[in-house]
Amino acid sequence: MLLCRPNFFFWTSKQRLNFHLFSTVPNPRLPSPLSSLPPTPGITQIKQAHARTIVFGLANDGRITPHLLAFLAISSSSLPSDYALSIYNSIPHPSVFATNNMIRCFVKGDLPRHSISLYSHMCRSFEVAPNKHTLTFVLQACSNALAIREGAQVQTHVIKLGFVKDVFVRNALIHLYCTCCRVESAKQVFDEVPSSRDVVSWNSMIAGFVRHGQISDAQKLFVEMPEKDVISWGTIISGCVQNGELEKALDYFKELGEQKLRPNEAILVSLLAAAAQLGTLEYGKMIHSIADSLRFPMTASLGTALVDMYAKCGCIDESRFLFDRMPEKDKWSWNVMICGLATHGLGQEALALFEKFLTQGFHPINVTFIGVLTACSRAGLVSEGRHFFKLMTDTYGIEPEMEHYGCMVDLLSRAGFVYDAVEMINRMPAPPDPVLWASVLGSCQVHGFAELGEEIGNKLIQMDPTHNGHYVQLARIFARLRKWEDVSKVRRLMAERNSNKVAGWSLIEAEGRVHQFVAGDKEHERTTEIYKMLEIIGVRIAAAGYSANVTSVLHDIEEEEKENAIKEHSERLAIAFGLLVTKVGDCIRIIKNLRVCGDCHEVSKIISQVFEREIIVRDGSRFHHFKNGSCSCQDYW
DNA sequence: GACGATATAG
Repeated sequence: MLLCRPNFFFWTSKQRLNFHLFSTVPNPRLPSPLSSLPPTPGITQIKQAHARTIVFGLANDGRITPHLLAFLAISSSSLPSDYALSIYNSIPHPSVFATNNMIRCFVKGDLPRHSISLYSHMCRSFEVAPNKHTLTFVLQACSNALAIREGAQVQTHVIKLGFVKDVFVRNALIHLYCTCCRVESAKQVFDEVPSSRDVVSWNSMIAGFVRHGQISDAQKLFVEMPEKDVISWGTIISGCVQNGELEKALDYFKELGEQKLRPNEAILVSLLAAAAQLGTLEYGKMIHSIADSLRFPMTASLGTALVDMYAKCGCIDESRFLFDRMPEKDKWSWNVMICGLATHGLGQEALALFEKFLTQGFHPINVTFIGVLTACSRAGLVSEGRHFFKLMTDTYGIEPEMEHYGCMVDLLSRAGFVYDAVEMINRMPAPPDPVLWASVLGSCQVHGFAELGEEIGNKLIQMDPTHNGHYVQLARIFARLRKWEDVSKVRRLMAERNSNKVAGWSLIEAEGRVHQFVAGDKEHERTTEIYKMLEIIGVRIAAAGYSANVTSVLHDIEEEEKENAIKEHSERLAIAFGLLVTKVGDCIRIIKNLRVCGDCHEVSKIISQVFEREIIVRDGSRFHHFKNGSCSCQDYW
């Protein structure tokens, strides 16, 4: 039987692919243990083939087992390295081919240090000499392990063994230096032997520049490169997105379309991330329709990017609709959906989904608990929040990060457990972010813990003297205590230190464009109409019983704000513009960088009723859905 | 006998 398998051992996986294409029925006269494997088999298929080699008595055949390792290295499944190692160890005198593939298996199994050890063992034993493949794989391991010293040592081997002109090896070196923050060294490798450069060298170098924020160098190289492939386009587009050059990313995408090139999934995912970041729904929808029209399969990655985009653009229903219909979901799909529901204030739904996530056998990660704790915080579920925090650390062994503490401190202090929140901050292993204290300070102001607030306010001003908000909060607390001298002292300090507010902006999409407003903005082409609309709003909401939320207690400190800031806050301008471009029953979507102020929140509620519009606002930390005079956050934010 | 480069989620 064995004699009927001419040349089997020398088939490459590519040749085998052709074999499968041309003969739809496998030849029963060739019962090879590996012949039925597809080009990139899954782990189960490989194990079955392995079982067949054992059945055929070929388990120790030095010509078959290295191929098993090669299949494991390119397998479509994730890899248990100990299984590969047991096969490797069964080979009495491993060839360089076998060892190379074992090195690859360790890389794939996320054990790059093992790859490096095996390589150094190979060098020391002198049984077989490393070849160009060995060097490529071990350099890849060094990149994954961020092992720059070992990598540099391998570079000396590259010289010694005479592979300096091998383009694969050179590219592996470029990649290594780029991942280890040595862009200059990478550029040196890139420049040294221009004849040993191909499109991958250029792509790697561009990616290196992108990763280090040198986006203009990346763009320069992109323009210079002799030929571009779809990965070059993907690299530059995602690079622009990562560096906040979202318009530029869109320009490149247009150019790609003009050249009649088909984008790949990575490009669409990057662009969806850009839309999500900006909150530009129309733009996100456009990418979605491109994905549909090009018949991209709904993979977990693409689906997750869409779910995230819709959630971040305020369409939580659409986001959930897509999530429920995704044919394949991974842990990230669930995490994104849980966090999306939580930021939209749908705490109970988020927690229900978390339960489902667990019953599906997924293992929660740090991000999952950020969603879960945010959900508890938004829904005011204090005991549940405490329970999940404990579950995270005790059951799942996840070390709480600043964000987890942030959620807990927020949860406790909002609910009035201000001293518990302080205790939690004091128990933290790392120095707390000022944001945590600021959140407690806010609650002190709301819940009337004046002395504690005074203490925290002073502490915050010391920690972060340029932050305007701390002074304002502290002044409010003094005002509550009627310590007017202290109020003016704080205000003087604020002026002296020239502490500045982060410039607030609001944006709204309309007529195929993004319109951005800052407070008191007069730049927009429809400024006159907008300010007229503000007046109309003033009259109509007053008729509905609104009076400005500037209480007598605060009167002393917020005179200017009362006049300018409140009335002409960027979101008021955006809403006024939104009213101009929409009709009754429509939805106005606004994205803000800062949190909504109390007065704007109140006004938005009334506008939603008086003008019969739904207003969806994404602020610095959450979503507000204003409808029929009330908000989804139930005034709890 | 085989190698390399791009993406997202708080």
